[in-house]
Amino acid sequence: MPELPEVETIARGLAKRVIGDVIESVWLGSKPEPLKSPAKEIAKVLEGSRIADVQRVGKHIVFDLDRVVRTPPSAKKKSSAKGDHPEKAQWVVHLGMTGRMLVNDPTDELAKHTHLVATLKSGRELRFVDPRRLGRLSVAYGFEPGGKEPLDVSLQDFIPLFRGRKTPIKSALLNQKLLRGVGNIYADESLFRTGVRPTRKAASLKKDDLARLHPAIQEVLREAIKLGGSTVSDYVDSDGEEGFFQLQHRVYGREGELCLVCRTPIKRVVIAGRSSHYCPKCQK
DNA sequence: ACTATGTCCTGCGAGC
DNA sequence: TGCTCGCAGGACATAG
Repeated sequence: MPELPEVETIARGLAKRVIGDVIESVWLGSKPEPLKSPAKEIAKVLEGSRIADVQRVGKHIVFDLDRVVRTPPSAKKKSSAKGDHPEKAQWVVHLGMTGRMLVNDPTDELAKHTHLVATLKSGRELRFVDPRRLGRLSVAYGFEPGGKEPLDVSLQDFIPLFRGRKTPIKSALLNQKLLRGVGNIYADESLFRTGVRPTRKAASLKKDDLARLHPAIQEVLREAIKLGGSTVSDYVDSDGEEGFFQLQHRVYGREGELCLVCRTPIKRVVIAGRSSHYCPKCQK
């Protein structure tokens, strides 16, 4: 579901409401799929931790946690024991297609497919809900997923990402090891604004194509963030609010409808198993 | 090292 | 009304 603008919107909303709060207890559901780290470790690291920051990294939500690791009294006299010491840890959340991270009042009804509830000192709850269970929860100590941040990458660093790649440019844009955060909607929208067909081999794009693609991606992502992301079927932010960028989509989800520039019907093809939309006249 | 394909899940709407 | 089918914002494992 969520791509960079949606995750950014969620992370900003969460930051406003939970920074400084302390996770008092964690409830984990019985379904193991959403857990990338062992359940015991997630519960252990989260419980008692203070949320120092919430940030988006690619499509991940990263909670920076400050926690005090307590050494059991029995171990204190041993020479190897360090005693109580602060530790930096991160709670990393990937929402997959249908994941939601919500701030709730404890009296709010528990949604179906709730896999985690973190009770906060303030009395509120952080809830992770994910019907398809393609999302993932983990803890890390220095999270670094690789790939370049699309909003930060310079043109100089952007151009070589596609050198020698025979895969369609659409697939390359979805490859999180190259750029982290671009997904199906924003790949299609960026390529439309660039005038490049999604089926073109990545390596076939000339320097001037890439010099247009680079700002097009950033423009689309920035505009989408401004509008709170795209709600196609069920995306909502941490307050349960929908986004509005879907009203600005020029090709995504518009198969058979007329191109807003040239009135040619928008085409849909499947690339790497994903629906891809383009204008056959505007995109070469 | 790169690339194409299948798989993980549930829910929804279209079509019959 | 009820059924089946295809499709969905993502990422990985696997095989070539």
